[in-house]
Order: sequence, then C-alpha cells, then structure tokens
Amino acid sequence: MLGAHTRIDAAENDVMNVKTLCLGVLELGEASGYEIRKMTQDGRFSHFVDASYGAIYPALSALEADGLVSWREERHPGRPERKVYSITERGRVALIAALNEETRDDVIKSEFLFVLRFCELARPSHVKSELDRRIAWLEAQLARLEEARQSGCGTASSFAQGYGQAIYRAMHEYLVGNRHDIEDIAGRGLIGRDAAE
Amino acid sequence: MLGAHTRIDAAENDVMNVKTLCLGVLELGEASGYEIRKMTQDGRFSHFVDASYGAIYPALSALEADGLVSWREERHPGRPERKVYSITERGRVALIAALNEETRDDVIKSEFLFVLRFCELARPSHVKSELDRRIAWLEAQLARLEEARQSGCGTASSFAQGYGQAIYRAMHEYLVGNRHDIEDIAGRGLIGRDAAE
DNA sequence: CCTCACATGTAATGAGTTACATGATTGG
DNA sequence: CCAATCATGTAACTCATTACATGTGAGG
Repeated sequence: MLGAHTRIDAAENDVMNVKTLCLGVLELGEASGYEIRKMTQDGRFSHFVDASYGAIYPALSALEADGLVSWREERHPGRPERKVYSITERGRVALIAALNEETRDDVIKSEFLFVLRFCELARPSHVKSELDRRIAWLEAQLARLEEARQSGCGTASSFAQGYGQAIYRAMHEYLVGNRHDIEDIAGRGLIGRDAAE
Repeated sequence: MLGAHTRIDAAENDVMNVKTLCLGVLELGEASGYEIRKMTQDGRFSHFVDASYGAIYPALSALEADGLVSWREERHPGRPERKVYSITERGRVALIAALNEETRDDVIKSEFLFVLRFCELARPSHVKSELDRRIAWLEAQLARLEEARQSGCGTASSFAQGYGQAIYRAMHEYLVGNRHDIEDIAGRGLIGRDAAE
C-alpha cells in the first residue's frame, strides 16, 4: 500500500483523460506526441480512445511540469526534430493510481447509427454510401488487427485487440447481413426515391 | 431537393449534437426533456448517444426559439407538471437535412478497455470487479433488448437495436471467454497480489 | 422519515476540438 | 512542383458535464 504521503494523484479523478492516456502509451515505450496521436487514430489504441494534437501536446507539457514524464531530443537526418517522451517513476505511480479508480461507463457517439436508426428519412443513396463506407472501414480495421495479431505481441496487450476484433467482426457481420433490408427500407422511406440532385 | 431559399439549417453542421438528437427522439413521438434523457441513458438510444439534462433542456429551448419544436403543458395528478415537446414541420426538415450530412467517425471512449489493456498494472481484485460489473451490465442490456424485441416494434427502428444486440453479445462472449485469462494476467501483474487495502 | 423517481432548469467550469502558425523532406 | 507525411505548438472556441437550486409524491 502506498502511504498517504507517497500518494500521487491520478491525473485528476477519472480513469481516462488525455494525460492518463499519454502515461499509458508511454508505459509501453517512449514516444513522441505525434506518435501518440497516431496510436489513437489508427494504432493500438484506436478502438477506445481518441485525442487531437491540441490535447496531447499540452498534456505532455503538464505531465512534464509534474515530473510524470521526461523527454529528450532526437534528430534523424532528413526528419524534423522530435521530442521523445518517457514515463518516470512518479508517472508510473500516477498511472497505476488512475488504473485502480472505478471506471465510468463507455462513451459511444455514433452518428452512423443515428442515421441508420432514421434511415427511412434520409436519402436512400446517402444511406447506401454511409453503409458502404462503414463496411469498408470495418474491413480495413479487421485486416489491420489480423496483421497485428500475426506479428506476435501476445500477453495482456492482446486482450484489447481481441476485444476490438470481436466487436468489429460483429458489426461487420451485422451490417453485411442486413445491408439489403436496410437499403430496402431506406428506398421505401418518407423521402421516397432520391430527388434529382 | 429543397431550394436554397427553403433550406433550413441542420442544427449547425455535424449530424449529431444534442439538438439533432432531440429532433430525432421527437420524430418518434412527443416527449419531455426528462424522457429524452432517459432514452439516452437506458432507453432505445443508449447504444449510441448520451446527453445530460444540462444539455437537453437548453437544446429544447433553442429548438423552440427556432420553431423546430413546440410544447404543451401536461399535468397528471400526483406528478410534477411537465412540458411535452413535439417536432414541427420545420423541425422535420431540419432533422432530414442533418440526416443527409456525411457522418463522422464514431467516438468511443472506454475507460474499461483502457484498464483492461493495462490489467497487469492494476490491482487484480479491481480488474476482477470491473470485469464482473461489465459482464453484468452487458447481460442486463441484452435482456432489455430481448424484451424490447419480443414486444414488437419492427421496421427500421429495429436495426439500431439489432446492431446493439450484436455488439453486446460479441463483447459479452469475449469477456466471459477470456475472463480467466484476464484474471490470470492481472494476478501475475507488476503489482503482484493485492496489497492489504 | 428518508430516499428514490419524477420533473425542470441555470451557472460555472472544463476538457477537448478546430483552426491557425510553421517548417523540413520525400515521392509522384 | 505539389501533395503528403513528419513534427510541434498555441489560441479561440464550443459543447457539454457537473454541480447547484427546487419541488412533489410514493414506497419501504
């Protein structure tokens, strides 16, 4: 048990915010702000977080001010200079504290599902293109995960990926399986056929 | 096609925000602010949206100011007075406009998955309790959806529910199937066994 | 009696997004 | 030559959350 005097606050008081996210990523290995962003966009964290540069860079500065991360400059010829951050001992303690907080419910905002729910009101061609886009995206995600799976990794890290894979597959199967029905309902909707435009 | 002069802006310019959400809910039938909230919490919209009272009530006021919704007072004996909102013709047009915008990617923030990803750093008992909570929640969601399915509804509305059901089931199966492995990894983690407290 | 569900609203606060600002290098 | 990728950062802004404020009636 950490004594009261050694207690280091988890970055504020919910499990996940951009600071904790950065600590988590850095726990897996040093990285630049740019890389952290990428990991939340299409990388290993993309199934459950997202953060913009405007959030990540200030978060890293704040973490540094609190001594939870440190950085060094790195220059590869032919590349811009980058700041490679690492987690410190204090940072590790803060991360662990955050990880032991009670989690909040997931936040899911899906504009796609909202449109799907009201597909009889939208233009059929729009519904169709949204469906196609989504299916293509799911296929890309599944391919990416499959690739990651084959190149090893294992251990705990694979749970999040397996979880993502299970969900993507379920979504994909559902959408492909219902595509015709959805398009059919959209086609018979209140808007009727597509207006010329 | 709506002529330029008849164009009514979709509530600002992304598909989903609290205003559009309210319009969508009201399109299915009149409702009070309180009811809208409930639907995003555990109701028919809970798989893909969420909004607090602090967002819904101002949104309804703004929609009313724009003539997109109207309301009447309703008093049931033994209940507080409530404002029952309905969508107007203009509101319908605005909703349809929003529905035809290109959707953004889903936003998913899962503190649970974040903890799962780093389960070897959290206290094993904490990981276990988070897992149990999540599995129980999924079971409740599935039971609720099953109930809704049996009491009819059909048509387009069921797509969102079926989609939710597919995803919940995938999550549930995954978590239950991996529960022992996850607990095992958590138990062998860096924190080791639970400290006394 | 106390808490929970019902019901509406406002004010303070905040976390994060978007847009801006800048710049090097590589590949088509 | 232009676009894309790599790379860091700030300022303005916005949307929504949290907390506050208030009140009724039912049920344990």
